[in-house]
Amino acid sequence: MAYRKTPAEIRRLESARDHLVARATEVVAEVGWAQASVTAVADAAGIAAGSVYQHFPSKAALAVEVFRRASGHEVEVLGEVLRSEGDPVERLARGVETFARRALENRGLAYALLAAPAEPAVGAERLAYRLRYRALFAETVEQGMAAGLLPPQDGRVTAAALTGAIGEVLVDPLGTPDEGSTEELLVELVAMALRCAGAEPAP
Amino acid sequence: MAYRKTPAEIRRLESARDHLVARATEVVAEVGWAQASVTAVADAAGIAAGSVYQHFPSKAALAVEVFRRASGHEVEVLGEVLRSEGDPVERLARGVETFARRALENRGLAYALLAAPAEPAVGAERLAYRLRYRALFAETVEQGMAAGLLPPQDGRVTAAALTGAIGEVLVDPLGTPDEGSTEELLVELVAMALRCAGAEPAP
DNA sequence: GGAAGAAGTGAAGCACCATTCAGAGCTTCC
DNA sequence: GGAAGCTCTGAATGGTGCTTCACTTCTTCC
Repeated sequence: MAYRKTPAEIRRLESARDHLVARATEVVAEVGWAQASVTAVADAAGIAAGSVYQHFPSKAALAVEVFRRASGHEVEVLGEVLRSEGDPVERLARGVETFARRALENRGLAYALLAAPAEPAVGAERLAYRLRYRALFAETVEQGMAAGLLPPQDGRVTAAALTGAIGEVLVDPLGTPDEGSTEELLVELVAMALRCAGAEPAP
Repeated sequence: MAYRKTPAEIRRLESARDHLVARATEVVAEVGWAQASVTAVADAAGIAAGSVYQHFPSKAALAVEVFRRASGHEVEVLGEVLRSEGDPVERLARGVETFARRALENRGLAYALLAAPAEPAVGAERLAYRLRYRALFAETVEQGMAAGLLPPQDGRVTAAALTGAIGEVLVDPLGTPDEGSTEELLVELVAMALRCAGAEPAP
């Protein structure tokens, strides 16, 4: 036994991996999955192409990790907002707004996560995460019905619709990515989501 | 001049091309864009791989033709229903139901057209067709507002939401493709769409 | 210092497909 | 019949990009 990883060395490797994932995420957000070749990603991270395979068994595994890290964070944030205090309708409004605002702040990443063409492994992951978004929305809609704030409906259908609707509006927000109109878009989006769930319009 | 295409020959070539597009559409609906290689498509059409290039300059051109033919038909049908007689809310309801019913009848094709990973050329085409769906819905929503049947809103946001919502619900209709629940799903979907546009609930 | 062993390199290997092309087989029309 | 010109074929070609691997560089520990 003449070599054993020292704690510092382990940390160095972990941070190298994190760095790789972070840079890969940037590349994907900028140029999309299709253009994010192993070479391009390795270059961005400042390592050789072969070194990627020190951290991941395949390109697909790296892609999945990139997707999971980014999407996992979004699910977490959405879950927190939807489960915070306030009545279900208020929480739904805040959830939609938060989700949309975050997506608009990093449009490239949002597009990559929600809609951009991707390899099958990422596609499968995307489906799984969309189901998690749906489940969160469905839960809140059900609570709204239980509280008598929303009319009878299939919460799962409404939740799927909200997920799809938000994605569609964000992915191509009315053609021009006009900076000034972001706030208006958010207002319209939240209003649409509340109507979609059947909330009473504000007096 | 010792050879000139006879009308019958021209017809034969055209029908060979149609046949190729039709079979390619089936292949895409069954296995998706990624698996629809030139060889697979040519095999399905009963011709050699090289013969595909008698009809199309590239695989991408064939893919685009497949997409256009299928989507064009859907846009046409949706447009007809949305512009038929009746008040805007009724037409919206019929439009959503028709669109959804047709998609559910050929789920594989619907998935390919609406959501499946595809090469860039098809992706661009998809975006264009989604914008056409949106435009049709937006037009009807505007009419509903003008008629005082729908509350003030940005019709383009609502239209985008409807397109996304329907796509999302159809692409993964609540996990299980349960045959029996199709009608219920359609009812829920139409109800959701009407709420989304802000139509008064039926008394 | 030096042996043992890991991480890092990047050019070569390899698989996968779209695309080409030289030749075979048809169709047209004199 | 036969020349001219087309369609069709399918194996060979070529490009792209993931993955491997022999080698170099770095780290650990006696």
